[in-house]
Amino acid sequence: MRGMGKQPVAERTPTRTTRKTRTVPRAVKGTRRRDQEVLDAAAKVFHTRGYADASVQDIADELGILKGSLYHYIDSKEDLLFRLLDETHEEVQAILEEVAALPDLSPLERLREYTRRQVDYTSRNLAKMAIYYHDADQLSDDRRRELTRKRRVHEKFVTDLITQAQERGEANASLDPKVVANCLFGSMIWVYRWYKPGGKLRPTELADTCAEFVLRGVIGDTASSR
Amino acid sequence: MRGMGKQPVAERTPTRTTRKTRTVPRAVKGTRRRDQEVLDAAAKVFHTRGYADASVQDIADELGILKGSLYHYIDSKEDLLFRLLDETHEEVQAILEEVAALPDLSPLERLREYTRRQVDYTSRNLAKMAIYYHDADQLSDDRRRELTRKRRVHEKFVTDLITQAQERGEANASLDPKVVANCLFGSMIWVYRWYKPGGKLRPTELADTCAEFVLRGVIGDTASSR
Amino acid sequence: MRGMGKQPVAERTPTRTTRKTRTVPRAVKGTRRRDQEVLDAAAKVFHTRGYADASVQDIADELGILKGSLYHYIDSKEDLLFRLLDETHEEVQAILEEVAALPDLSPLERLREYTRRQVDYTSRNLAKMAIYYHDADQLSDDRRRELTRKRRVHEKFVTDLITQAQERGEANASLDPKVVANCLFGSMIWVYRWYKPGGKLRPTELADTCAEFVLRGVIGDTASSR
Amino acid sequence: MRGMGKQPVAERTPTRTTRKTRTVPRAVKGTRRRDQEVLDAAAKVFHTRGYADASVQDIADELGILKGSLYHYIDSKEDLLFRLLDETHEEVQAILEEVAALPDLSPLERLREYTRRQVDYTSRNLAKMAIYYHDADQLSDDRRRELTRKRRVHEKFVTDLITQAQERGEANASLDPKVVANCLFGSMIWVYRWYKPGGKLRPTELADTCAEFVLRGVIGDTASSR
DNA sequence: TATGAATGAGGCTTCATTCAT
DNA sequence: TATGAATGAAGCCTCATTCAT
Repeated sequence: MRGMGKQPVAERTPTRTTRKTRTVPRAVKGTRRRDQEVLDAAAKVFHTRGYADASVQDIADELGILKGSLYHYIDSKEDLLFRLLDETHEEVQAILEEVAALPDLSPLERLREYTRRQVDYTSRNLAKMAIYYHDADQLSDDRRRELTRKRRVHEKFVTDLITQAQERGEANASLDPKVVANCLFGSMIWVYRWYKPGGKLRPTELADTCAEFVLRGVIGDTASSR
Repeated sequence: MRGMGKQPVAERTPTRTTRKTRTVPRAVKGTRRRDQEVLDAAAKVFHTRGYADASVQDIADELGILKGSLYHYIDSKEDLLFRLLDETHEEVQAILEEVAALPDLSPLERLREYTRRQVDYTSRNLAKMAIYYHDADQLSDDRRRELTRKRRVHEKFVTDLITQAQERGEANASLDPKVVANCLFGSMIWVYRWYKPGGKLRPTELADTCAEFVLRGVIGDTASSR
Repeated sequence: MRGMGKQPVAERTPTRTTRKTRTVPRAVKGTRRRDQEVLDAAAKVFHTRGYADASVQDIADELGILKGSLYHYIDSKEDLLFRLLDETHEEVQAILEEVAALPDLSPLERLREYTRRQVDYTSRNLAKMAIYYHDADQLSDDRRRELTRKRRVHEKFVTDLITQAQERGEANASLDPKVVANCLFGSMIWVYRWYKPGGKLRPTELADTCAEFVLRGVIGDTASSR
Repeated sequence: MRGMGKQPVAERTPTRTTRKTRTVPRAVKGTRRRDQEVLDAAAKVFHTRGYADASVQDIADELGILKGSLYHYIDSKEDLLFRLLDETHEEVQAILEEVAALPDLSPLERLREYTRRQVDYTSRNLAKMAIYYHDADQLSDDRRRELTRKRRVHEKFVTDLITQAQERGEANASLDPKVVANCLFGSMIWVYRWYKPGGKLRPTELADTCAEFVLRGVIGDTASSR
């Protein structure tokens, strides 16, 4: 953002300068809709080409406007990435909070529910999740660090549940909870790399199977070890 | 070779056959010492910054030579990526073949061994594996397709073993083998994203735990399904 | 547009349709004013330094813009060459067609008229013709082949007229029409190599003399052959 | 020639440093032969790709040696061009001198002989002549100017003969001798652009026809002038 | 808001040339 | 002589961003 003072960022609550009709402010909804179109176009393009390889021109093309015009909606390319990742994070975070709020679940049942919902979300939001996991490290240092910090909440959430299950004797306590958590994340997240929507496999079944898989992994079994 | 102590010259006969000949693309086996240094430097840089974001300059800097000089060893930046991915694939493929050749193993035991060795390899070759899984889609179309085709062998290997285990009654047959295989891959591959070498967690333990995790996932358990 | 007075804006509707769209190569007719300036600058530079030796920087300098800005108007350096050659070919082709359409001319008279007009055109468009004859072989293979194919029309046109004149007994039939045609072309084309505009020799006289010269050559004379 | 003192140029009379057998100096002939091979390779490459587009690597490839090794025979790429052009000029000049020395020829007969021999030479030395006429302007300023000056001798030779023929009443004096000379050169030189050796058309016939053509052009004819 | 021309930095690649062995 | 690694300059092109209209 060369030679450009940090402007009052208009992202979510857009400052609008009335021009033609000074008396009739246009519905904020219109602006918000356009903003969302921009994000969606960016998600599609970043997913297809990768953030680093995608150009601002690509996104403008996707929207059917000119590159210069796009800068009415964004501050910079990285700003777009940030907003996308932020939006995704919010939604993923919401899932965690919903699951955390469910009453009367055992740690394992809560883990199953968490995995199920995350996989379901991922399989319905492939582009966004692909960017979330593939391109987050291209944020500016500050923002990247912050996002990493926010993600830790998920790690802690899962690791804690595993630990609790082990303490309750419901899971094999000989397995390192952190490693197990990462295995769980791997199975859960990897979906964005191989799932193709539109086929026979429905998001719900996929979510069930993945949850089943990781749950068995978490539980472990001394008997099975050879 | 600016600022780089002359290293013990010995290893092999330094006969180098020209690569940059207009007509001969990438022939002649026998990658020599310097070639390997170049590959290593590239692996490091691509891992750190991502292929798309890394510049040829970065790699030259890493080697302590000028950008232009690097082109003695490579045809293009993408050529470097390809060679890296190719090398990695060979090694990963070798693991599969070793495991396939082990005598007298049940499908599940073979899966455990495959996972164990892959995780072990990954945790000892983080940079290369990170590039292998993160940047392969930035190859030229032809090369990307070929690599994708080669990777399918692994999918088939794992899926077949899962199917066999299910047929033998050693694994829960109600789970879709393809989904299960991808869950396995997820846990196994994801290691490149979170494992930090040099800590307490040794590659061997990690490999054991991951293998244990995915094996339990593959086996599944009707009783456990809620 | 550094150091370049704002020129009288009028001419045409400055509607410019993007050219640099990733998908639309070089569509949309209606080269506008600035496009023509670019072509003219390129013609000047290519003529002066030769296509291979000229740099994009040279052309940008000629226009008073930055190198990068030039790419608003062109796709590549070779694209510029192509457009220049294409434009030239169109104009040269138009001459052929005009001459072919003239009614009631004998083959020889038609040849004279063709030569006269081509020489006249050449002497008034030295830069373009120099590029046309000097640098066409630096086009990409496809484009070069197409241009070569188009040029053949001229060869056939001239050779046919020569043959007709010979059949009518108006030209010495003992001379190979193809060789004669090439001699004619040589005299006619070579003008771009030696004619200096601004001197005493006017394009019209030059054209007359050249036409006279080649016509006598075509006619030949048995008596004169030693 | 960066940071390299002008060395005693060894082109024609090669300074040799005896190395192995101090007593038996190798035949100078061997060195000369190698020099000629280098020139020939350069001629081939420059003809095929054009001087500006050809690389030193191309020439080394053609010779089957490495680029670095080539610099044992040349001072620079431009040096190669110069030697080639110089050699060509010598040979072309020799033709002029031979023709000038022929006794008892009328101006027209001398012109015919000059043209005939030049065309014959051109058709047998296409590569060298193509470079001579196509790439001479890429010499360094000094050398280019000198070559241009040398070429003027030919212009004067031909123009003088034309003038003499006109004064004798053997050629149409209403045509500007300089223009006529250039027409003659055009037909004569153009051969390098269209003649394909190995076909039916033999150099001798070609030379005869071209000479016939230009002679008729030089003679002109009042009757024919419309 | 939209346009599109212009910027300027940076990226990939080529290449003539040098030089130690 | 031959090699081949290295240099350093230059060339083509892309692209995020700005800005006047």
